[in-house]
Amino acid sequence: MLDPKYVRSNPEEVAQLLKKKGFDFPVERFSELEQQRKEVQVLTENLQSERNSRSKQIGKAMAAKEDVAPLKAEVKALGEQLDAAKVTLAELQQALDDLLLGVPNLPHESVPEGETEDDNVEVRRWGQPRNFDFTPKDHIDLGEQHGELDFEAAAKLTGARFAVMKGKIARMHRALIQLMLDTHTAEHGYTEVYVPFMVNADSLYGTGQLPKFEADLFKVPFGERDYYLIPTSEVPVTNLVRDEIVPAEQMPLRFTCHTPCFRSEAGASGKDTRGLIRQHQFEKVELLQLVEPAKSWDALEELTGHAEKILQLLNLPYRVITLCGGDLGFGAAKTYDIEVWVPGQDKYREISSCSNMLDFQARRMKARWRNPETGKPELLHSLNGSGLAVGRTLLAVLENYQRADGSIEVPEVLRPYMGGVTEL
RNA sequence: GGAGGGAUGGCUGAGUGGCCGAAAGCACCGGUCUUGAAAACCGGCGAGUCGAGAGGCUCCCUGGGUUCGAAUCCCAGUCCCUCCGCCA
Repeated sequence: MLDPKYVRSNPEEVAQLLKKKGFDFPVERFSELEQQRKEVQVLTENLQSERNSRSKQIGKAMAAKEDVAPLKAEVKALGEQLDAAKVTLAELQQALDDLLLGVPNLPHESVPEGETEDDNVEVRRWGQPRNFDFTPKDHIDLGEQHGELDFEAAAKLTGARFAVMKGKIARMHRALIQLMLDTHTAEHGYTEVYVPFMVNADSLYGTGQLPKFEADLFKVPFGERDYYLIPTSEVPVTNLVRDEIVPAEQMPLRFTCHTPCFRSEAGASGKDTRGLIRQHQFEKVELLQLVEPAKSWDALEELTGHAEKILQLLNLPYRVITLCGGDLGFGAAKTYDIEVWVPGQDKYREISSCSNMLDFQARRMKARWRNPETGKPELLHSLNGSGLAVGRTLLAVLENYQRADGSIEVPEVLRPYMGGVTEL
């Protein structure tokens, strides 16, 4: 959520900045609600104050054994007025909250203008796409040839957009997870966490999936309420600091977390219907940082580098791009996507998305740290990035390391995790 | 699933209708003392919100209710703990 104070005093500026994201901020409606809210709030608080002081008078009068019946009647009438004012105030407050909860984060000034992914800006490339002296297969064909990647079986068990893996491919999938977690904990200073794969609605409000993007989630009825399958471990892990005040000496918090992720992929029916690219369920190792505000931009560069490191270890060619305003996610102020080379498609495909959310999520979830300079709790900044999406990493390894006969070399760095196996 | 206990500031914990946004301790900050530190002593110290300020308002798990007035009484719910049962 944006800072209501800031929005209140600079509604035009907010609208201007949000245009970059393709979001139309309703200045008129906001200002109108805000003005009403203020009026009613002043009225309500005055009534409240009046009632409080008169009630105290009653207490004193009773102690002095005076007749308090007329006073009581008077205050009772006051209370009825107050109740009415409270109801109106609550409605206005609710309307403002609803509006503000649906407003995306402001894009950073360094975010390029643009509406679609075509307007994203490449920042750097690493590695050279390999020259094949044969036509490279995609991972679907490779998986079928090996008999270890089975989408039809998954369709039988569940439905479209799920996968069954077996044997060495399943093991490589697991090996990738181990490599990622080990690298981030041992080399990059992250603490590994294990979290629930289902969360409550509060957590999803905190990170920004709710109230706007419920259609993208899998909902699980449970008793009187609903739980949701997590669309990314960003949700449970970031919410670890919801309603907390982190001591300065514990900052920055760095977490890495492996979980399955569940996405309904609403509205993606025509896209990437085959293969591991777009699934309802996939594994991801996430990188998460909670930092003091002054350091979040440095942290974004650093975190992106940590994700890149995995691709370097696997010797997979990639590029890093800056998302343009129109392609930027709801809560992000700036996002770097990392795209890995996919020979079967002859192009770079997203494998990681690293974002600085600034205080956008922190404000929603009241996540603060105690600033030693002021001694006061202040909102912290949250960042997250995939380090990496495991299914897509697997697919990239299979396709980039394939040989003419369809066998696949195991990248050197994975061999210790696969009992020394050198090829599939 | 059954029985009981609990939720109060950064932490521990007192508080059963008005003098309670809330005792006390710890932690923290400032000071006295000291060559320095510790100890001792003195003082300060919850959060949010409105306001230029004075100050006002809200917040004692959540939501309802009773009352002139609720941390305190009533109802519903959530979470935590203990015991029994069951269980990977």
